[in-house]
Amino acid sequence: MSIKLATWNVNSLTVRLPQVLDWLQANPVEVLALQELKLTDDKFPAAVFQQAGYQAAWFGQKTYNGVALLSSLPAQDVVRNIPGFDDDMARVISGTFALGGGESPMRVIGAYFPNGQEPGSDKFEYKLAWLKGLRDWVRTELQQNPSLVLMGDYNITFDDADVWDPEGMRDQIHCTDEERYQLQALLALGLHDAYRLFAQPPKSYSWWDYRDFGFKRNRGMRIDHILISQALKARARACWIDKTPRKNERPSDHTPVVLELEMDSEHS
DNA sequence: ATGACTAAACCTTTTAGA
Repeated sequence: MSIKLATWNVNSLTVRLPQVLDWLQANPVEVLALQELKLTDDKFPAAVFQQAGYQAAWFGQKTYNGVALLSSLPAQDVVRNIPGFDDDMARVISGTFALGGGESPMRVIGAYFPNGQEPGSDKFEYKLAWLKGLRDWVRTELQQNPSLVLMGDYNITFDDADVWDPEGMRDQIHCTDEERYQLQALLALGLHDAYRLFAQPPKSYSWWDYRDFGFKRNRGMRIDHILISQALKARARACWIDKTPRKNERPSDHTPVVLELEMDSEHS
């Protein structure tokens, strides 16, 4: 018995809705976190997802950002953005799911981390401040929720293994020491990079530039991550990147990352 | 290479993404 959770930056839900529905049909999951909806709340296709068998909680905004949680069970205690961190952008949505039989309920945070644009820019400073705000909040969330998942588009690589051209990207956005330090500081709260808990193919990425045949040449980066708490690490069975949707017509530049957890109902 | 693609909006041009 197992459950699956996934994250996918769809780069416009309006454009990608048919692809999301197709993917869910082929890949049923208990929770799917979406980023970059790029639509306002009134445009969110909740009824369409309902028809497909998924509950939804969403947090949109015009043109940019926007996040959602699709789920087989309804989310409880939904929170939008980071309590204690003032932000006029819709980047975070969290909910609690009564998954796992007798296990504690699962707190799932879906997040679209700031891009940062360029080291030294105002947007980079915002990214660092946002990361600090997130960390302070996740610390308290972990104290209250032993089973916690933090997944989404991090816009940060862990190390050179996550980058197709480490030399060319040295100290560039997504690859700076400051960003990677912040990512390690998240791990230091007691979180684990689910993807690296398992053997993975070399040159595995979750994003490829639209330009210059980036996907075809596998010129990408691994910037979409699923971080899990200690309690969930013990139940993790597999984690993979599903490149299939990146081969679609009009694809998102990101592709889904999936986590499989064992549901140990016998220990309830 | 101040490039390339894609998406959205103040839409034939700009902003942002990563």
